[in-house]
Amino acid sequence: MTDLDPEASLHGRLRASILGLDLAPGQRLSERGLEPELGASRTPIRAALMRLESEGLVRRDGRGWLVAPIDLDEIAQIAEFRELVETGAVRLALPRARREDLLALADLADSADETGTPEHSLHTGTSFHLELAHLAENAELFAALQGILTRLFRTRWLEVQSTESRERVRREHSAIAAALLAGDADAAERALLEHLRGTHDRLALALGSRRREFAARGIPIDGAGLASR
Amino acid sequence: MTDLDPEASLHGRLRASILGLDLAPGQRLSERGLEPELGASRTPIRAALMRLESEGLVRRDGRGWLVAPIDLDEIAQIAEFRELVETGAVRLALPRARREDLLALADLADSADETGTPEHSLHTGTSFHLELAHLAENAELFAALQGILTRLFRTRWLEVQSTESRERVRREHSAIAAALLAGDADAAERALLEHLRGTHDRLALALGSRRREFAARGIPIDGAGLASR
DNA sequence: CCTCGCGGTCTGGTATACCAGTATGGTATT
DNA sequence: AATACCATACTGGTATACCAGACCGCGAGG
Repeated sequence: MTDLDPEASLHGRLRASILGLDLAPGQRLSERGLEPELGASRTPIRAALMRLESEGLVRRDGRGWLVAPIDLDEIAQIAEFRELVETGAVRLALPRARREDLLALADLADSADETGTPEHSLHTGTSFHLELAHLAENAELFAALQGILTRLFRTRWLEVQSTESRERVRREHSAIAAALLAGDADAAERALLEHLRGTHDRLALALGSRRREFAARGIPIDGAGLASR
Repeated sequence: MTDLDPEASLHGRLRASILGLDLAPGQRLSERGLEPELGASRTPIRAALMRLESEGLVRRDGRGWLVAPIDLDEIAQIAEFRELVETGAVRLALPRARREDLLALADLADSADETGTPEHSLHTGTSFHLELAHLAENAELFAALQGILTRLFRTRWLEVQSTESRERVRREHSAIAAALLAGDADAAERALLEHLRGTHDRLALALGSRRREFAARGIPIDGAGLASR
């Protein structure tokens, strides 16, 4: 998100490896071990790790680093915080956004074609939420949502695996945009919450029940995961 | 906040220098220039700067580093985002907090003695808001507020300069705690918003009008600062 | 056979030397 | 006197060598 070409910087490459699950959640990383793979020396690798740490994608583990584990309890907390941030975005955006901005947002929501790839759907969905936050014209809120979406990225791909869920997301995004266009803040907030909660509940359910399957693929999933509210 | 003794780590020392305005906002920093003052080599200094960058206390300026300037527009945005976060904290904390936790919070609010030092009042106030956020039992929300308060720290000291404002803050904190104890979420949210908005408006007014005075002390203040909402 | 201890090999942390790009100031030339 | 150019002294970026502490395994002794 910072670099146009993810291959450009060490940080971008490591980030892509983590978000793409090429580096398994919970896996330990060593600065020297990454040297040959990244073709760089420890100094820039350390810088990249520190930056990824501040993004929540990597953690310090006593002596050593580890790819941020996927923890259902943590995801539930992030999702809860996200509700706060995004409903705030809706309330702030409505009086501030120009009609043409809202129309563009609606176009963006509709542009998520269910025939597209999961990656495309994920990207469009991310853009929709970020664009909505952008309309709130508050840089802090925008940055907060950006961080949230980054940290949820590795699990969000699950929700766009089936064409049905992609279509459902598209429909819910459109409903949010439509309520905003109608100037109905309450309806927009309701539609948003329905979207976020439904998405999160399905996600938590899928992650929790398929824990063994993921573990077999080298992706441990921590936390209790009784995540519905 | 990270280290018990701010003098312990390079990061803590630099942080204290910035928050204490020993390093003027907007001042350029060079890694090598900090070496003699901090008695360390570039590597750990760079690490500290990168960490401070992620906290928003330091910025990159092309080639080079900059102590984060004080910008009224930015402060207004942070304050707006803070309203979102803290009202969310109130709504989440109320059903989750035990009565004894709320009593402790009320004690904390009342413990801000107007005869104390400004530093003590500032510290108590910080603790009050953080403790309130803690009761929401959401680590993301807590971390967000922690970052917000850090970034507002350099200007928040203004609001505790006079004994009247210290007393006002104490009273408003007590009112928030009382509403929480009464289980009245709406009243608590109203009291909180009144507190935050009043504080911010007085702050923006003071900062805006005394811009020249601060400039004479080497503290430039950017932004338009028509900050009331 | 079990246990205690020591040594090798990891880890990140630090200091430092070198690189390349840039901004600046002084000087020489017109 | 003004301007253009070049030398120099910065900047952060990188690679690397060395340090101290921790962990693990192996071997010796009980």
